[in-house]
Amino acid sequence: MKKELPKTYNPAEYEDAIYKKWEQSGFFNPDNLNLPDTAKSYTIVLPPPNITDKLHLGHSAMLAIEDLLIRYHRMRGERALWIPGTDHAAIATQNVVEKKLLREQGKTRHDLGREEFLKRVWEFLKTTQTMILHQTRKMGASLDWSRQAFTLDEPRERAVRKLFSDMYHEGVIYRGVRVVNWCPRCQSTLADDEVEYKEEKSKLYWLKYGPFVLATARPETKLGDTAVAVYPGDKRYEKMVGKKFMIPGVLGEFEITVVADRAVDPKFGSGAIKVTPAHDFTDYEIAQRHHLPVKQVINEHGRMMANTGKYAGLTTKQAREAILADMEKMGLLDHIEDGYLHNIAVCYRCGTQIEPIPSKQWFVNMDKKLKHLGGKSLKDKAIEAAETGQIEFIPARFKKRYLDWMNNLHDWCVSRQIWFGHRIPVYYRKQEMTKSQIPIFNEIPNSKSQTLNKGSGTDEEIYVGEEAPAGEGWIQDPDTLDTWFSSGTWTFSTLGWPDNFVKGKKAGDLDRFHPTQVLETGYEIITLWVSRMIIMSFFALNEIPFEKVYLHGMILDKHGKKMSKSKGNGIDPLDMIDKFGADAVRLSLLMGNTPGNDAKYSEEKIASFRNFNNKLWNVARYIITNYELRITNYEFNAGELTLADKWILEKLKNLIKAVILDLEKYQLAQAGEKLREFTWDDLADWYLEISKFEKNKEKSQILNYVLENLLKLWHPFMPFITEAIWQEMGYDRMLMVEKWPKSDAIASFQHNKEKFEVIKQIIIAIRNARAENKIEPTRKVKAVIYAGKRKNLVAEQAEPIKALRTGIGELEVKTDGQKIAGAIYAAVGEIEIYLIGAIDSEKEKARLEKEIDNLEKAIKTAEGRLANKEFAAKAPGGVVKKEKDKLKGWREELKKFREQLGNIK
RNA sequence: GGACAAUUAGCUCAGUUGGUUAGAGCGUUCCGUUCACAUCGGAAAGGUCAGAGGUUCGAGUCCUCUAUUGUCCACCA
Repeated sequence: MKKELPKTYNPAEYEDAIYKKWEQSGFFNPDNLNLPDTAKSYTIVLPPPNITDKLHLGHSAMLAIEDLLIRYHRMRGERALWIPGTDHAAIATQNVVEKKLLREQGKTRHDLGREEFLKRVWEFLKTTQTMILHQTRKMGASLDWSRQAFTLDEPRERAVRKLFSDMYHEGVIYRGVRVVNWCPRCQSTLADDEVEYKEEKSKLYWLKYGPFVLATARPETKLGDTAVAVYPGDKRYEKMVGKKFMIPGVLGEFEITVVADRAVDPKFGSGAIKVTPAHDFTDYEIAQRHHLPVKQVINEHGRMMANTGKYAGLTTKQAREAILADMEKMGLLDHIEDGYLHNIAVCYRCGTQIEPIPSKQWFVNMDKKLKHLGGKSLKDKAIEAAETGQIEFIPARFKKRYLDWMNNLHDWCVSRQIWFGHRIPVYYRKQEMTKSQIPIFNEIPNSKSQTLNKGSGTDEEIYVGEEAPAGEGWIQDPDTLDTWFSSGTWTFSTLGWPDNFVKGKKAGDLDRFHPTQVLETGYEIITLWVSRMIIMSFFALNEIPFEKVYLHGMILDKHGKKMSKSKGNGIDPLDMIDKFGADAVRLSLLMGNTPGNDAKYSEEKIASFRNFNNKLWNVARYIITNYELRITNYEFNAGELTLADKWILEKLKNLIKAVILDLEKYQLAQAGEKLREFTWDDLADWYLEISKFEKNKEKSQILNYVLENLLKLWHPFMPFITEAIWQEMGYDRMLMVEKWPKSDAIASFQHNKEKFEVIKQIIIAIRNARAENKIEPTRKVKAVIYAGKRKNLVAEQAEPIKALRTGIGELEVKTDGQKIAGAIYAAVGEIEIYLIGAIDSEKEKARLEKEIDNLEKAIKTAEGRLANKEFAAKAPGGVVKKEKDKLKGWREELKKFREQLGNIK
């Protein structure tokens, strides 16, 4: 069957139809692959993109990499499952919608109320979600849409409620009082990861503080001071440690205790610091260690509280000024230092300065020893998993980052004072919930963790469970959960946990697909997400969530800057797909990109892969339009094969082996590089050119065979164009579910491969000599080759040598003979080549001199190496022999070049 | 302050247990459209592998230090 194809590949003509065909086939779902029970599973859960915005090129890279892995494993006959989904991204989404609301209607979320506001959020996320799913399909991602999930849909809500409840009842989740990062604008606590630091120059105030003089940047917190801390053994203060002092202040005298604590830097300031446990993290820790009272003076709106007398109601900034003025009057201010450089903590969303304040929050205890984990804590298990290599990081260096973080892990605050997210499954009775849920503490009794019914003097009942409790008067906790709490369940909640987990036994999808094989994600998310999935999976299933963590780098713009909307340097994947096709976009993201390293990106890069796509298209076009297709049973008669046939088959055999090896090692770009080289250099530039004049009855078979295998090997990288060509070849079945090539299926022609390389070298040498001598391409030249022991080979291959752009008219091949004066000379090892009657003496002289120069340099290096006695004595025999052979060959070549140069002079 | 990376051709990057004259793409220069493809073909130029030491018969590759750039973590009262 022969047919016509356009000269250039037009992606738009094929992509949507092909994706539809794939999707309708049902093969994205491994249950439809008709695999034997013994088939291995290969599962990836897609890191769910935030529904705050449409996808950018970073997401495209993620999709390209994961789809490559999934398609490869699917073709290898594995139960390949890739689960799609999106992430509700609690705070981020709420913020986006709030900002939009404020901009468009001038309203805050409080104006609308919780229910109405959440309605708006859901409306918003429907549109972005639709966009994201569309973009994902356009990339060609072979995700199993029948298992699509959302981190805030009903099944995930059940999983989250169950997990929270189980954790609570096992004592892993507790309600505690903590100084938390509080954003007065967002009215929410922030996780440590959500806090950013900004350098700022401010004033440092030196206060007269009873018997001390000490420095502070925040004098207003003095109202909450309960201690002074010094470094243990500091001679200046040794005698005061353990004593109590009355300190004069703007509201009269107050009592402090002097404690010794190693958190103090004796070299900073006066070596003594005031301790404000309620409004500073270090101070809170000091207070814990020394059982100091905690006195809150700043509330959740960043204003001074009722217990601050005349300052009550002022913002911290106003209070600072008022207090400073009063201190000045009272003579309590020693002096002020200007230009003090320090970091201030700000909210990552809105940039507002963080106020550390004490608050009741829900925490996950990382150190609690658990019976079902064999007496180990979640932290123990998470550390062990990486240390023993149960979970492997690619690249390996990220293991260290993960472990550093894990080892320093403190309890995880999971409650958030926002509306959008998983509502905490905790119910209270007989307590009036304050609007803000931030209790006002004057004196907080000191206990590391406390449950509400005993801790702070309230008398409420508390209920934690998957469903709301029966009975009257229960009110659900108004807070929601940290978004990572739900995304932490991603590997198992998407596989049917908890329904598929009965009496400690996995069933259904959970049994078949968990643990997953690889988590592919960005390195910036290791601590936020990867670590939490590991923790959650151990708690829920006592097993790892994935075997490997493959970390990709960031996609930067061509100047090396992070792409962002505000900078306007972002590239929209859909625009690029429209312009160059999805395959070109995928390839440009896969190639020249190694795990863990950032990659600069430019449109020119995509264009070059679009060009490559077209090259592949034309290779196929040539074969399809010139040869018989639809060969069902390949049988090569070795006796009929030419040298070039054997060469390309051997190349293909090696290629299959190498690509598999690279892919197994997750060296995706390297596999792609080898494929590109084979396609463009070996197949298009050499074999196809030869096939134009070398006609034997095996050609049609071999060309088809090579093309088919090549399409299979390329398919995971460029699914659309390969499937399109496959269709054009006339196959009804889909390439997507074809069997992956086996190198064993091809007989070895190693010996012939080397022979062909010699012919290639001869051709290249002739082309070079012609170009350097400026011989017009159309001019035919006579060539004489003294081929030594290669005489028969060269004589047999006269046709390729003449036809492949060497411009050889007449070719004479001998074993050896006289030097030919006045001819252009070239050499390949011992083989001498003369081009007669076209010499440009000057140019030829320059060319020979250059060759001689190169050879002399190489010979010098090799001689030096061999002259070293240690080298001969210590290097492996093979290396020494190789070196000697090389040297010998170069010397022979050099000799001939020199003689030839002499002939010209 | 701590950690981790990067530094290889004009640009973007490969280079897997140390072993040919260190590679590719883009760009550049010269030549070429009867050719499947000008989104193409042929040829070429271009690198003291950031710097300094060290280990080794042998270092782009291993070790130490330095410089520059980037990222992450911690944190300053």
